[in-house]
Amino acid sequence: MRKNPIFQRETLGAAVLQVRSGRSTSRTTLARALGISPSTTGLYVDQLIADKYLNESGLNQGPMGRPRRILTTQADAGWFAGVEFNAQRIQAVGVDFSGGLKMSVELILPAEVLADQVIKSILSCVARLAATMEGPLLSVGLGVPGLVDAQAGVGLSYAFIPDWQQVPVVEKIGSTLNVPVILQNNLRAIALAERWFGRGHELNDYVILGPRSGFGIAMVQEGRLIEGARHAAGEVGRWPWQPSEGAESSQELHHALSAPATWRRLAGLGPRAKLPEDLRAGLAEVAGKEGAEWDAVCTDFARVVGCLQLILDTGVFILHGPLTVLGERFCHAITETACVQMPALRGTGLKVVPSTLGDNAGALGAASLAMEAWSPA
Amino acid sequence: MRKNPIFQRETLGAAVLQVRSGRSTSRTTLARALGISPSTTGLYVDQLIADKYLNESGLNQGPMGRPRRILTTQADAGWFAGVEFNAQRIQAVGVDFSGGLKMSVELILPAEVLADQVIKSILSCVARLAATMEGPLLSVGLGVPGLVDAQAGVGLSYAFIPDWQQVPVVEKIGSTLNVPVILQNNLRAIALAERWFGRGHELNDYVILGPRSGFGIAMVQEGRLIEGARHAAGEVGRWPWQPSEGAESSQELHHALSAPATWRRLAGLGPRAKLPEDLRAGLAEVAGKEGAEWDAVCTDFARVVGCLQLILDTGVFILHGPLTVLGERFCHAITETACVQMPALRGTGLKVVPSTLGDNAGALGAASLAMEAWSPA
DNA sequence: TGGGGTTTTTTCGCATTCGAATAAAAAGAC
DNA sequence: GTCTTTTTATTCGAATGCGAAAAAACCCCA
Repeated sequence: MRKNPIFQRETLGAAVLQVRSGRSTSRTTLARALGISPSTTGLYVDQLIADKYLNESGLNQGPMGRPRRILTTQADAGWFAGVEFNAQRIQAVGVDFSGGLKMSVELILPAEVLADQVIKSILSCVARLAATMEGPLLSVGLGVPGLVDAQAGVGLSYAFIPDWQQVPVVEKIGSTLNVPVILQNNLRAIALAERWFGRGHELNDYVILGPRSGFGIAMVQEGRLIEGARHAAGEVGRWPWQPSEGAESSQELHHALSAPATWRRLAGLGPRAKLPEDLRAGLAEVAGKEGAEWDAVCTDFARVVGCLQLILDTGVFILHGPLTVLGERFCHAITETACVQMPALRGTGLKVVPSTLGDNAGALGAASLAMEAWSPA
Repeated sequence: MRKNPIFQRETLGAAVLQVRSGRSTSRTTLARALGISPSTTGLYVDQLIADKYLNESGLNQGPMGRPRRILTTQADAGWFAGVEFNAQRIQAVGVDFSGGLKMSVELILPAEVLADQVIKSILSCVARLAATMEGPLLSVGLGVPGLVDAQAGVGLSYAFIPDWQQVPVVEKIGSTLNVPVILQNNLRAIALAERWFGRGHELNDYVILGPRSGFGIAMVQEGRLIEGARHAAGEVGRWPWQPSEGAESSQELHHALSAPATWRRLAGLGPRAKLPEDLRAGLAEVAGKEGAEWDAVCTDFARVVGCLQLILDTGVFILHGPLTVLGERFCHAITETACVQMPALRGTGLKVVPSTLGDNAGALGAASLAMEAWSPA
């Protein structure tokens, strides 16, 4: 072996990612995935094993030939924090080095919370995780609502926290915790969660549908998030929109298709009807409905999805947020309606599916950010 | 100097691209752009100069310090062919090694042409170019209509040439010419043309609007073309659409906004009105119009552009095709109307501009493909 | 039980690439 | 003019990463 080889941090990080994701389980497959030679890969793996980031866990016999020496990540090598918030609450998760979800924390924010308070609360959430998680904290991912400059590490704006303007989040959090902090818009973080914890496993192209208080989407093309020149890609909610039922005055899409609006429409209530305590529960009640309201809502969703499919050609749309309680039936209805209404969609493999991740998808996505950004010291 | 260094072809190619585009003009800037060390860059440049691909053309004195030794591409090192076609005609251009347009050729195809005939005609166009261009042909780029699998080098389908199905174009052309052949959808090729020959110079994010016989778009995000999982991204023309004037039955977008449809609407004629011999001339006549028809057309375009801006957040939309004769005024009207009708667009930097490239944009784009793909033997 | 076949892993020499220092080239200060 | 400052280019030793070949590990089949 070489005496004191100095390795490229990025390559070490990429190797760990490959192993953690399960895409590469042996030195040879890892070499192919990373695009470096088998000999070099061997050295890198040796180093990572020596540093207790990876270990060998048995053999994997292929149909023939020498069996692969299975590489796995060492779960106790440290942990990642993933934090997501909006104006109501903070959600945080602790994930071990193998990518296993170990702990989950929620914190309700007071009404009319301000930016500084949010930052403090985030730190206290991470501290709560740290009390239980074993090993050192390796990095923190943050899913931030509103406009985010991921590269600069700055939260640009968010409608529901008035002074959330140009907040240097990475600096504020990072200087306290002394670990790398990675920022991303929370919906785009969810897209990463889907890749690590959900259905996006084998997918390189998909769209996250995020109808919540508004309606945003996150797009993944060839494995990369689409951010937009000004970090504002995916603002479908602001499309002009005329709901398919009744020729009301035209408005913006989120007035018709946000989670609350969808509930009101499905429940047959007016646009000012009071929301139930628990929106998910309310939605669950109307999930089995049929009739004109149901059809109208499906038609509207189908129109959005169809239009997106025609532009982006991604094929898979993953529904997130409260509306997932409407279940497969809802998603299936959208897919069907879209193909009926827009013949051009036939044969495009269009498919809408509900996410299998729960309410903490955003936090999981943030943890994914942390994992993807980490590389050994 | 080292005796016989073996260089990476890709890196050599990337270096030439940098120099040709004018983004890197000296060894040091080139080193930064390529992400390799200055010393290695020096060796690469020496090699490229020795092989007559680059040369040094004088000095460039910065505000201080040793002046840069300006690197330029050797125009006569060879040439690239760019070919684009549709069911009506083939356009081909010859571009020298410095990216200068040297020659242009057009060939009208007979009605109801078949795939084999097209391939033959493409070869004859290239032969015509070869007769005049100096130096060896280095590679050929092809802008193909319809669905294209760029990686596989196969034309998948095209509505207006019946037997254009699964045509292994790269194989057919490449085996005859014995140079690399690169395929791409013709509208996406135009996006590259814009980068090399037009307004896309400094842009990393933009959208090409291509209203012709249909309505397609090509998208560039962070310098990369968006292809879609099934090579079908950008099919905006198949959006369901209700033109803003008159509540006609709803139809698809290209029925309202293709180049012919736009002319008919601007000229105040019905959807079956006979087209003029020369559509561009016809459009030029109505370019100065005002009134309800003009406003309606602008509103429709504004709706499309606005929706696209909200999803993609690219900022710049470049109008291509016959409608460019409507000029700045048309584009400006679209921009204005969009911002008025969709308040969310304020501050997004939305801008629609007509392309400065002419009718051979597609062929130029194909030549760009050829240039981008080339690397020394 | 031993040999051929197949795939993974490691060994080992070589050379491409890097880093740091050095040289080169010019502007501006004095 | 000479010296400092600044930026670019080159030199040169060191070492990271590669390729080819060897070794290892396992299957199958006589």
